Amino acid sequence: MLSERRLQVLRAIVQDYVGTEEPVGSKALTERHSLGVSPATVRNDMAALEDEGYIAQPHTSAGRIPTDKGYRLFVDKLAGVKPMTAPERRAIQNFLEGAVDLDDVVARTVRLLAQLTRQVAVVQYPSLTRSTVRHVELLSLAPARVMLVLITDTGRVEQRMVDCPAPFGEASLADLRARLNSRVAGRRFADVPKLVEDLADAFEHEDRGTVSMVLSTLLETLVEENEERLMIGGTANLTRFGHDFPLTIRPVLEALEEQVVLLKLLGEAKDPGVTVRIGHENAHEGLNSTSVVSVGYGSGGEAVAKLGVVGPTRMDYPGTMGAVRAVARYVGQILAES
Amino acid sequence: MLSERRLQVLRAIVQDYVGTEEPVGSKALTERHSLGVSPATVRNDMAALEDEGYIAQPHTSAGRIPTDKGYRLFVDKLAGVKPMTAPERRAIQNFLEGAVDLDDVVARTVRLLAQLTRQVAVVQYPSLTRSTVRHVELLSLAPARVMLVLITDTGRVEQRMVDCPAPFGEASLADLRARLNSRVAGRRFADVPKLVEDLADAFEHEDRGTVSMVLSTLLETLVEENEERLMIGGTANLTRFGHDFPLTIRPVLEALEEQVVLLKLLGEAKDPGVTVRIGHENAHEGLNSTSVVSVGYGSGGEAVAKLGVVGPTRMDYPGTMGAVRAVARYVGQILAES
DNA sequence: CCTGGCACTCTTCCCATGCGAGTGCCAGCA
DNA sequence: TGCTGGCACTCGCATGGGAAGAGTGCCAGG
Repeated sequence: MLSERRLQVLRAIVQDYVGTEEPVGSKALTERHSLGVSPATVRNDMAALEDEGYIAQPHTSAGRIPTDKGYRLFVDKLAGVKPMTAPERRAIQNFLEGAVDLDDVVARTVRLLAQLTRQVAVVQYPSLTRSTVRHVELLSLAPARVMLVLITDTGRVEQRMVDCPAPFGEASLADLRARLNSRVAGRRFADVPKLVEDLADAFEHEDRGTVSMVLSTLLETLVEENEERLMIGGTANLTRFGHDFPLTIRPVLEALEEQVVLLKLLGEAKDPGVTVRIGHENAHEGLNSTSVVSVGYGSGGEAVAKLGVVGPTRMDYPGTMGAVRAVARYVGQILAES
Repeated sequence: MLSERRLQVLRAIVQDYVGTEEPVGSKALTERHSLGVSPATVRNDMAALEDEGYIAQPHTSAGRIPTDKGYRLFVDKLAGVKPMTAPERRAIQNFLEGAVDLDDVVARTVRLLAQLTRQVAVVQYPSLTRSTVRHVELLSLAPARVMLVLITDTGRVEQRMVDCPAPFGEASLADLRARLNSRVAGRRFADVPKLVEDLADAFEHEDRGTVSMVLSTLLETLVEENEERLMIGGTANLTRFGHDFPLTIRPVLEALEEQVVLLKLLGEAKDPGVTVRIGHENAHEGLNSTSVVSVGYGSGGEAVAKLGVVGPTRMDYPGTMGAVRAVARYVGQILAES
């Protein structure tokens, strides 16, 4: 077990390294932090920390930098979440309140997160599968063509075209619309399949084909995985990454373009609070030198989607976690109001 | 006026520089292109081209590289548009045909463009202002709450919430829906304001407040500028830019995040064909070392939006222009079919 | 267990040097 | 008049040798 002072040394190393971006030596440490011991003692502690794998030195005669394991310990034990200041909170709220629709909420959230953390922000659209149905609308665009519009409680709208096997009268359409809504409005998406399974039985024989086609389109829309969209912003912040650009930045940009990768990344975080994945803890290779700070957000008590930031492992974890948490909280509020 | 051979020399310089990314000298030129003259002669030509401002040398004793003006001449006079090969065209078509909705069409187009050109792709969503109304739907979500859904001929769907000043019955709603659609369905957005201006007169006095509120929301939706959305992809290709990364790439990433900037950029291109803006021809400073190749696309004969790529001024113009043109053409087809 | 001191190891910076690529100019030739 | 070969010249860039500096590890003493 590491002594209290050694933990303090580790904390100091992380803080200094995050600040200066340069390997930190024993002398500098004692000067900038009042540890009450001499550099020599710190050196011993550092040697111990290195043996345990918490820090490493890039070259023999350079200072130390934290390893992924070191950051992990720092995040878990040595640092809390730095709360936003009151003015910051007000700014967040003001900025988000100006949004006019869901797209705008997400866009603003991305900008905000990127600005606050000076990192790359990723915001997932509220997921369909975890939200509830507000309304289902059916429009007859042609005798045998129906448009299905699905509206969710988070304000999201999905539409699909349905080509009917037979002409479908306005009366039948109104009937179906009414029956459909009375069954599914306000219900969770997950429950919809069961709620509508016998709906076709209520219709005349010649309409059943169309009805079941509409229903299956609806179910398709509900499960469609590609609807797990997300928005990214602040990629310009990647340029602050390091000095050896091409190699560092390229795989990250590539990973960010793969929405699948990002969704998996966000999805992995099961924790109810803020989740931090550091360096190699990220499954995707391109993100091995980055950390991902993410958290769920939602309109009610429950999380309907995730948001987070991607940055260098050398990041200000307490501050970033605070910003991410605060933004998630306010986005949730905004969604609940609208 | 430049002699024929000098133009050939310029063309050769551009081609070689684009290929090798290195300043090209007189000897290399005569070896790789059969100009039929000696290096010394080429040197004279180069001196002349430099005097005219078409090429420049980074340092005194290095080869020449084309200037923006040189690229401009190359694009305008010396090179055509390189058509896609048949297999390439098939690949484009296949890839785009798999799209399920508008979002997917745009997303696929971005990926495709980025892959084909190995540059950053930008695709604007079909603009509202230039398209026509397919259908307007009104849903009563609560006694005094109406949702307005607007569906365009390009498959785009916009929705807005309307809080009514007074409760609004289902009958009135159906009436308004019918009247509204009979007037605006199939019409161009630009014409809508005039078509609906006296619509409120047809209603009972107590409903007029709500009707005019619905109408003004509709008009707002039509003009709302922020709806000129766009999608970006292939930013990882920026890493192929040059060797002096941070300085080059940063402003570009920043510019790409500013949707306003990009929209302006695409909007400036008035040409019916492929437009190329080279280096300093771009108003935005961050894009002074990039070229933008863009073109309009649309479902019918008319362009409803733009798409294009952003890359280094040192790019394969004929190939890029060919790819951009081909993709625009096929996207237009896909939109027309759906 | 902490501290000061000391020798050692690397990296980095700087400068001088040499090389090579490419140019500009000139005199000769068609 | 325009092309060609030759030649001297200019620079940028890579190479190598110090010298400096930062930081470490270890040891003996408090």
